[in-house]
Amino acid sequence: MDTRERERLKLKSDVFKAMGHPIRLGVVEFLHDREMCVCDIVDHVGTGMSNVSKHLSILKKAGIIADRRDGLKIMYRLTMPCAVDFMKCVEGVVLGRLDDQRALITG
Amino acid sequence: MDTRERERLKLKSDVFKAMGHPIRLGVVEFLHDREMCVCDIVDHVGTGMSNVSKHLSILKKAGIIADRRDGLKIMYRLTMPCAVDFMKCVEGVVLGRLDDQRALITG
DNA sequence: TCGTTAATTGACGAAATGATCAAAAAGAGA
DNA sequence: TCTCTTTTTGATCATTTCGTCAATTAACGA
Repeated sequence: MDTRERERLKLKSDVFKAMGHPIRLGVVEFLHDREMCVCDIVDHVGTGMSNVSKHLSILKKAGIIADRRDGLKIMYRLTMPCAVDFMKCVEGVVLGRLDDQRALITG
Repeated sequence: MDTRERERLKLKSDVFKAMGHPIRLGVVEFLHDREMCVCDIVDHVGTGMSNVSKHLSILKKAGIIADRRDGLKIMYRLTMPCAVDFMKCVEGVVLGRLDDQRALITG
């Protein structure tokens, strides 16, 4: 694994890292089919505006969402529709993990 | 977003989080079509054995890979083939991000 | 221009993560 | 049993991340 390969992996893993937080993943799901302002997102996730704003900037820097101004509001939208497809796959992984845990207990 | 929803998101985001590190993403790609022992993975990623072992345990706990013993060796395999499909989508995001950066410079 | 609304930024402390070293398991074979 | 090989685990420290507060920016209308 040379330097070039490591840089390539860094670029890609940043996308996963950005989605690797419950609030940020919640935002991605929330935006899957519509544009929303920061205030809507704050209402939805239920934490402080400044916290949400920082999570949004992480998603934006990763290229997962984009924004535009509309008067006083900033509207955010998903720029990565394929993320939603991948969720099905991730759900499968989560269910598999739960099965493993069940097996540990039931034997 | 109630407690139940937050727990659901936590379970899912853990999968992304596990892939959100260059070494771990490199392992996922390396295992995409074959089983490998820890020693092979160490050779491939080029860092210490104990470091690799800890990254493997994170991927395993997330349900992304699984292991089996074969004599002295522990063989790891991918349990999430859909991860490889999703890579294409992530590559698109990375390229989009690079375009944005280029636009910043060229104006 | 002033006040209001919407959002971002900076500073800070607590908590989590990552790399490295040494020590410990766990199986294979003499 | 003793030793070698392969891998995991524990301790430690530096770095990063996360959430909260206060301050700031930006646009709108009166």
